Amino acid sequence: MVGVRQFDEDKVLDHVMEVFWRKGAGETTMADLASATGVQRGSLYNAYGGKELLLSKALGRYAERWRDKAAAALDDPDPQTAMAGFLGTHMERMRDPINPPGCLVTGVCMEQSDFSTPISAEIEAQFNATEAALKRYFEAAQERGALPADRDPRALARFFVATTRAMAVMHKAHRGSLEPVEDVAKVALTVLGRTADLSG
Amino acid sequence: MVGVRQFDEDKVLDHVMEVFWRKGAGETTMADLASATGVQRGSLYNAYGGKELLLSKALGRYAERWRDKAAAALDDPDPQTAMAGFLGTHMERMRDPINPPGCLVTGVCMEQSDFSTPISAEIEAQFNATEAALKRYFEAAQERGALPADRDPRALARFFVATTRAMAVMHKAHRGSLEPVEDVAKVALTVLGRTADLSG
DNA sequence: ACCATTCTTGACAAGAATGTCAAAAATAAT
DNA sequence: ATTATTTTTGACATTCTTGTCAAGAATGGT
Repeated sequence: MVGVRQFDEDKVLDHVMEVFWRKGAGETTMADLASATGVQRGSLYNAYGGKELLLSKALGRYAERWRDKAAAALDDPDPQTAMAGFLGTHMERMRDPINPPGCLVTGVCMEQSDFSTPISAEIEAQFNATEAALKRYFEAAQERGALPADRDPRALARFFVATTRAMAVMHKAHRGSLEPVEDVAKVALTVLGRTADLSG
Repeated sequence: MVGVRQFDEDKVLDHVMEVFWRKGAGETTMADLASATGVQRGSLYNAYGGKELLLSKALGRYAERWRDKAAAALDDPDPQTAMAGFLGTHMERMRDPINPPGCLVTGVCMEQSDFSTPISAEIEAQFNATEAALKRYFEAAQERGALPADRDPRALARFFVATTRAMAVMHKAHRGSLEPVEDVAKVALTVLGRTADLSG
């Protein structure tokens, strides 16, 4: 490298992610990102190319940040425990006051009106990946006998994906309060039988 | 009236609602509204005062449009049937290809970053009204013996409110497809016991 | 010490959106 | 028909945002 970048790309992306998350993608301007990161507008254009690409990177970073923890929850053989852990991952994110209310991906998803953009594709890919992972889990659980054969693995997968989205909306709608979100998670877990517990 | 309004306020509001719904409140400009309604920008300012008030009116109209049907579903004494009807109201809205995917209120809610605006208050009021109605329903059902005493009426109410939001997100995320939304509703109803049916 | 390369900075032009206003048009009441 | 009142229209100034660029600063290699 000859002329070397003056800022820490990881830290910049964290700030960028935070702003998109808190203000929404549409309302966020390059000036917002510049002042949040301390990097001049021109430098952001030079380094990333613009808002669209910046948002794309932020979405990737957001996913990567919780993917592993959510996946770890699916190691538990008991569906109820696994789903409690899965939803718990999202609870954990919402409990941390550093994070804005809601969910970046859900927020951006609801803002989209043109489904033909790279952003829209990225969102859809993230949703599908989670749904597929849950579906595989439920299918395996059925083979193992841990889940009744008459349950629909895909429908259950969709339901729990949807539940995380619902929790995000509730979190935002209730301005960051956790009790309503906990209620939703608690009741949602009862679809697998009636002894739900969200530890944490 | 002396100088008389040249446009049908109801039709204009319908168009306004549709644009906010489809494009999102943030992305919608007065120019968009002008071209969608056929009313000039200046006239819209004169008649409504601006985007904020226009959005407020659109939210009111949106709520009023499905409030009665949703309330009617709560006349059924059987919780499972009542909730199937309640969620069915939202399915009905999504099934109508005239309507944009998602849900206006949920969309606007997810766009908010400042919780001190009239819009934010209106959203919260709508959420709370629905939650309260469902809570009253479940409490009455318990007294009637139609719902086990160990269920939490408020948590159930929140869960079903959240489920409608989840359905809206899924509808949008899947670009208007209905199957994923139906799966979510179907599974959600099993929290009340396992014989869900969404007629419609 | 110098050079080539890359990043940074501040400024610029172009375009979009907002909110306002005066003049023109339209209408009900007299 | 005239008048008083309201809406409609097109234009305007203002502000915000974007994207680009040339000049300056910084750095690793020679």
